[in-house]
Amino acid sequence: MSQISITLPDGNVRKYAAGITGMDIAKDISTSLGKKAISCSINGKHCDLSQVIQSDVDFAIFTMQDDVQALELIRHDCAHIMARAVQEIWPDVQVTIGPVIDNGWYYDFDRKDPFTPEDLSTIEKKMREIINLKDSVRREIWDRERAIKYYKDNNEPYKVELINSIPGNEDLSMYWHGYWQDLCRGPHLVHTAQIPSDSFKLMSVAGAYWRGDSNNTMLQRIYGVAFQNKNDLKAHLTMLEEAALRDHRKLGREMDLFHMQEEAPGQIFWHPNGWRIYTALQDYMRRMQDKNGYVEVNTPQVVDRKLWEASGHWEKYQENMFIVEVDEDHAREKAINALKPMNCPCHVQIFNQGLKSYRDLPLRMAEFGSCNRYEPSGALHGIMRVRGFTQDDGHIFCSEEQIESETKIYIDFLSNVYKDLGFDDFKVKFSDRPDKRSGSDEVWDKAEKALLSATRAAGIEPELNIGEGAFYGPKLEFVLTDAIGRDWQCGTHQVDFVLPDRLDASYIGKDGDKHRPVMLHRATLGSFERFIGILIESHAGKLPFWLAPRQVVVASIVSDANDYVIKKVSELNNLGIRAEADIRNEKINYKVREHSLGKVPVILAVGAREVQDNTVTLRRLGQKQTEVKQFEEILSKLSLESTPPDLRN
RNA sequence: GCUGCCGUAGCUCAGGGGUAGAGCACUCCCUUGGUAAGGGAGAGGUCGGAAGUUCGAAUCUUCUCGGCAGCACCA
Repeated sequence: MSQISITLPDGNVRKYAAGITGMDIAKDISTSLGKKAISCSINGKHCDLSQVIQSDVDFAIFTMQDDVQALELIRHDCAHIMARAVQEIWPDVQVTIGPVIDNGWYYDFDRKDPFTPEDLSTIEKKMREIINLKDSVRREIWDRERAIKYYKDNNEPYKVELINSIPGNEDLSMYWHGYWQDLCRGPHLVHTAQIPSDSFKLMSVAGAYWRGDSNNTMLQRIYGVAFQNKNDLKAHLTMLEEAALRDHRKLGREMDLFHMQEEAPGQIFWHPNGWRIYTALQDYMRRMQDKNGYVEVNTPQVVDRKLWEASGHWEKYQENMFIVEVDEDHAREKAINALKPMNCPCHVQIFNQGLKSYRDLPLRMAEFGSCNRYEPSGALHGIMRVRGFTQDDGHIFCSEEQIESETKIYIDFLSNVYKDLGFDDFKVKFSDRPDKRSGSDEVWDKAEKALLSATRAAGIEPELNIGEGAFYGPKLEFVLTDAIGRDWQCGTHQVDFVLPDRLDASYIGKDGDKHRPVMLHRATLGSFERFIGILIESHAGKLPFWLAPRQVVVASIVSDANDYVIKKVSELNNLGIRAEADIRNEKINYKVREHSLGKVPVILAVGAREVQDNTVTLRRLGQKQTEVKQFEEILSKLSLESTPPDLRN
């Protein structure tokens, strides 16, 4: 038998007979390592310890101390154990897939009756029993026919379908957890008891379509979370509880920012406090766009179907549009209009007024465009996903040669805005052609290439998002995260060769001929509504001073100070500071508590002494200590703080 | 849109086939009090909506609207 060299991470080389397994090596290194080992790496690939090694390799052993590998295995094995538990309790349930996800795993089942919360505890209990059996995990390679026959015999049609969709004639790996087995790539733990039985929890059940396709059966998905130890699980659950406190829907109510009601699902009633945030943000964006060479426009809400037919929206986007039929007495036919779901076709109409020259390009056109989209009911989510919203929309009409420089300029612009708003880090995704699209493949090739290379030129390597582009062009998505880690697309930048063509936009080039401009669709915040939702959650309601709806409350301690309070509030207001008086007949403790809960960043308390000395006692949100200051000093200080970031210095 | 769960006073929530209950908020009175709830009194829901079962429904059934989680869809 031939000798092979096993190179360990520290550079040591050990010689073994070919055909040795990872576990053999672990045990050979030390008995304790043999016990602690959970998996290994063979030439950088994460493998089972049972993996047989036939040639020289780089090799490493993983234990529970290796976070990345340990968590992956724990979660993956949990998925299998859960599926086994479910089938032990309900033998007629069919299993499908069960991957590892952030913090845990899920497994999709086909079962007639819904899983109840009580079922989840039953399953958890059964899982612990299985873990305690300390069943070893075994890997077997099966050929396709055997696997298909096995699953057919066991009445598992989903698995058969899965196998049939695995390309090529590659062999399939089967993993056995005791007597129970599942088709799986692996790797897995050595035995079930390596899962810490007190560090996982089944979280929820929800419907999920088989293979993610809404034409397919809806399965039942059980989500679980799992960690290396009890404390990590506890920390995760605590984090979730704290995240719930930052939910913009909860804070929106508590801070009296907005409300929504049945009569207008997916639309927002902005209260005075919320509208202050909105307008402060809009004022900021308007200044930023002005400074960056945009011209601001405004376009109609209700537009005849003819324009939507021309733009392609009628064909590709109709199910998302609010259709308005107008049946006027004298009209020969019913007029069919739609509320605009996007601003782009209207912007082209403005571009098309009068002849444009290459000298007019790039033309950066912006609109705080109010849009309405009939979003599926299940998609609505607080103010983050609504049916009526306003985009900080813009379209850059330019030549093909200008795509790259305009993209670069825009990415810089967006980065500055995000930075000003406290988001230094954001994800960038590149979405290419969707199935449902306008324009030829040739045009799409050109658009995708242009956008991607421009993005790279701006120093960004985006994540790829296959098939997620808009129907008229590929897009760059700038993604921010909410309190519980859900991703939301906010900014976007899209290259479009299709719409200018469909709507016959043109400019006269240097050569005197007509040319098609390219349109770059771009939105920075995305929608004010969604962005404000993200802002609220990321700050837990404690918005930066310049965005806080109520920046200052001046509160009297004794009623003799009321006149002074009112006078000071008006002096603050005169400097543009959003200040309110609280001269209610309540104790200062009560007022402090209430305005603290209301997330007011500064409370100025005024009693007899302050009136006497023309001072105020300042208390900042979240701080216990107070400081007595001359009012003039406070005035200039707060005036500075209330200055938006683009107006400082 | 799909699956599941939920819908009781402004808010958070209890109750549950015989015509609703708590805390906070609100109103009034007393209190003028120094930095996260001072005290007292009072008013306020017909239980998301519709239909049905029943002598009787907020409580059971069906439909419908809305919300939540996930899926699908997407700023």
